[in-house]
Amino acid sequence: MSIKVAIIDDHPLVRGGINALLGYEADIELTGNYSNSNQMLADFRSAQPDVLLLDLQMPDTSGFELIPLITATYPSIKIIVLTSIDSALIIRNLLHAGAKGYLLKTGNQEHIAEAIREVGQGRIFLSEEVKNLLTNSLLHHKTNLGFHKDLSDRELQILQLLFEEYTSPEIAEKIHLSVRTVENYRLGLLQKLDAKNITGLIKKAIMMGLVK
Amino acid sequence: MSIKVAIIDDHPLVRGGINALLGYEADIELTGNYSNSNQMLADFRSAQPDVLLLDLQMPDTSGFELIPLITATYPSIKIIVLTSIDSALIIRNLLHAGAKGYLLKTGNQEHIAEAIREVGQGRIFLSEEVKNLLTNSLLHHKTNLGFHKDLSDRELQILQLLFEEYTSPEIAEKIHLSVRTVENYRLGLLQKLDAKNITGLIKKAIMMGLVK
DNA sequence: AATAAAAAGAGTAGAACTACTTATTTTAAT
DNA sequence: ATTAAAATAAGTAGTTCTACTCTTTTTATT
Repeated sequence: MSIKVAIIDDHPLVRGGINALLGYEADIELTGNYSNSNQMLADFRSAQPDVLLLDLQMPDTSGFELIPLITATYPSIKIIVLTSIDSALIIRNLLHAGAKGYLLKTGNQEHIAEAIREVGQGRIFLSEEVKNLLTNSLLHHKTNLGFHKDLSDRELQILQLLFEEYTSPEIAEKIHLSVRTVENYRLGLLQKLDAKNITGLIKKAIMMGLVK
Repeated sequence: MSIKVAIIDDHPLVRGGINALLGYEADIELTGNYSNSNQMLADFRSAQPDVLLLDLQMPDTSGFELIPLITATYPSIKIIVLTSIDSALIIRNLLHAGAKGYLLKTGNQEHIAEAIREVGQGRIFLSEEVKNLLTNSLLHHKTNLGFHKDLSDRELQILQLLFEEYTSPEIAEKIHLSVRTVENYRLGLLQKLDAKNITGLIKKAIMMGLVK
């Protein structure tokens, strides 16, 4: 009985590459190939894959939102995150959110099949690079509270507008709040995402796929 | 006589996807497969490809710097940019810098072979999506000076430090300049990259691969 | 019904950023 | 040798952001 694998990534080339890589594996069957989350969710009930290879950065939805959504509906599915984001913080958050594996697109791809088999059997799989990243981060930041709190809808909305280069007064006018309130949200975002200033906020928001 | 093609991209999956796609094309020969610019430059003299498929965002070098570098040494090589950046401004700058083709990773990949043949014969190839992007941007921004001036070393240095979340006073202290001078550079960067504020500056710097 | 979290708002104060203009010195290019 | 560009510095003025503390109202959750 072969393992059913689906992939979601907005780059056709990456999907093609995966296809080519897994074509030789007799015990792995590629049952789904999606470029966006709607497509995938519509097809999921019938396809029922065992393992999902998930890209984090996609135009419509971010993998961050997708993981809780998918695991809530299909608790038995195993998600392997396949992305180029190499932040220890983000990796930890994703594993916490329910991901069973993490592979870097920039790394060696020979272990994809191995990763699929491992998580298919209920284990966690991290590539060597990822393991190193995590251990290094543990060594360097002793007190690492880590896991970022979820952002509320309002916070996400304001983050998005900040990302679109609006100033606090502009945002206040746009969404009918007082400037002080917007500033408060802004400061809260700096704290929650552990950023020093707006620059750090934007960088993290991009990395975490919180903005479009 | 077949067209010799090389590809540089830091994602093995993308390289694999290209390989798979071009395997069926009898008149196209993949002669090089590089994950970073040093590797490529070392191999170029002997490999002598006709066409280079170039990813813009790579960890060590950015495609922006690479294009002038390559065309200066190998003027006959045709560069096709293959990336997910869909900014009209950036596309225009790259064509101006000497790129002969532009394809979006998020777009339909059926035309890669066609693009290679077209630029191989000295023509310019833009995918449909890219053409639409460019015409739309022409329609919307009437006075679009566009082409970004190159940044000086000092400007790049300060941009990098801004990206690393230093404030102007901190930068001034770090590189022994007056705060006012750093502020002047900062304002100049906003103008040159046509950004409204630091947020826009960071976004463009990332997109254009000006920071690490 | 009680507790917690989210949403909205505000005071004070200072730091940092943006805008526009001008000027000097050094370095590179025709 | 002349011109142009880059690097450096600064004035004035106004706007925006950051920091810390606090309050009220609404919405969920147990």
